Amino acid sequence: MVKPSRSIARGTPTNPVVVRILDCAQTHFARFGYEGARVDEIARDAGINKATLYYQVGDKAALYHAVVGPLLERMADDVERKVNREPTAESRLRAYVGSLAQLLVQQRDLAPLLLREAVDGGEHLTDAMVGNIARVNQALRIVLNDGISQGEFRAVDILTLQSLVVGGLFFYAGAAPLRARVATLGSHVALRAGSIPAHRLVDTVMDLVLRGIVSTRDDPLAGGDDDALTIRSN
Amino acid sequence: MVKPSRSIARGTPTNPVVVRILDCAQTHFARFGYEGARVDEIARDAGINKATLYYQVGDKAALYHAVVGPLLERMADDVERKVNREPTAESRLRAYVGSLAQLLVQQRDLAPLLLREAVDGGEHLTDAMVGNIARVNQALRIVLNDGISQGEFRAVDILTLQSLVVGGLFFYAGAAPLRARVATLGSHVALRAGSIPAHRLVDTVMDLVLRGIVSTRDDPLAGGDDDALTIRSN
DNA sequence: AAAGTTTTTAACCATATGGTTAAACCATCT
DNA sequence: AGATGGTTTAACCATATGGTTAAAAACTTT
Repeated sequence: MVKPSRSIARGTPTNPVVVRILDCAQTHFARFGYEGARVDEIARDAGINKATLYYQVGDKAALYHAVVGPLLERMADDVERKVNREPTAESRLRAYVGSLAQLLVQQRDLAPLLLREAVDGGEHLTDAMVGNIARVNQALRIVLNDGISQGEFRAVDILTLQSLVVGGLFFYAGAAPLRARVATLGSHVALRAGSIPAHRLVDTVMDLVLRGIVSTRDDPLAGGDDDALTIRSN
Repeated sequence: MVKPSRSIARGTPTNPVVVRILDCAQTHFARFGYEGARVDEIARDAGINKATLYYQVGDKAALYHAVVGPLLERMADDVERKVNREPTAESRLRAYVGSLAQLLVQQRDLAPLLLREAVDGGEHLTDAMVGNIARVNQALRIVLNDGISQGEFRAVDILTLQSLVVGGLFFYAGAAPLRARVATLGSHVALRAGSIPAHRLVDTVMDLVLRGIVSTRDDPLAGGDDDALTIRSN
């Protein structure tokens, strides 16, 4: 028997054909979304026959999973690892923002892919993938809660702050296409379109957020009591 | 002659059939995106025949335009009006955040619709619609720039701050579906899913942002020199 | 080289989907 | 009532799209 291939579902695929397929698929899913991406075009871009794609990877859902799954796993691993090795709430927060920003810059497809899923409610994700998103989410929540209960941060609304940080980062990285479009309108006001300088982004975000949340003497005493995050269905 | 109908393209449609169509279309476009929305389903939900939809509104693109166009126009008008009647940079910023937040809460479809377009690069929008987005964008930029050049705000990176505020608000409102999905994972950590309390959101965001940007004595002198927003293609 | 196995491909299929048409329907006017 | 013209609808159409198949090609093993 030759390589048992049938790659997918296990760690990083080595089969060059599969690698090429996943590469192209990632681009297409990020640019056009799950519904908008065309299997035929992905195959064409990868320079192979569509049947080969189905043989090597599987159907559209499997293809999407093979693309997004590893991205999310890496994201969750990266964030957790980098956050957990930091001692203080502030350094942990910086690690969080830094690791996310770095990922978003390295993997320019991540922001569009995840912004789409955010709006779609993770419609095309498995529970395991949603779980990885939850890990990233949880990491930030823990950092903030710890920072608050230790008095290092003020008692701010966690969900709002989470949205600001995460939404801000992802929007910064993911809304580049719209900014580019706006720029074409030829308004005299120019917008920086692409090219994300990672560390500068991190510095600015951290600068803003820290000033926003770091405790000062005249702030109300922080307590870990704001943990009562309720679920209100619909 | 009877009602000349052929509604669309002019101000608010009165024809009840058209109103129902646009209502359902808005829901579908927000939930499934332009590609994901099905014209047949929109017609079915509106309780009419698909041909009626085409007769009254036009094709899928026209339908989308009829839904999104007025939303964007109202958004731009609202924001500009409320911002412009305020005197100080801080009150103008609050007016900006407040008007956006209020809109996002009143029109729950706005956040998903715009987040999708942000990632899609406004692919399905006319130049006029993109122009309205640009107005909203410009409003914030002017407020921040004015605040900076008048020394009321620190000289922070405008684009980053814009992304934080706008991305944060839209993500807060638009990522509810994903939060709902995460909540189904039954992790012991609960997430507030729906129900957006508008004024509380505004207060929290303003609280955070103001602390982040308001000038204090020991800040570097603010100057309007950071206006050099460059366009870097790609 | 022959047999066996994996991989690739052209052609094909079923269905979904955006869009159209011709006829029926309905209100208004004469 | 009949003519007129806007409105709705069932049926239809063309095409795109995800997915399959059977055979050819390529590679391994003996």
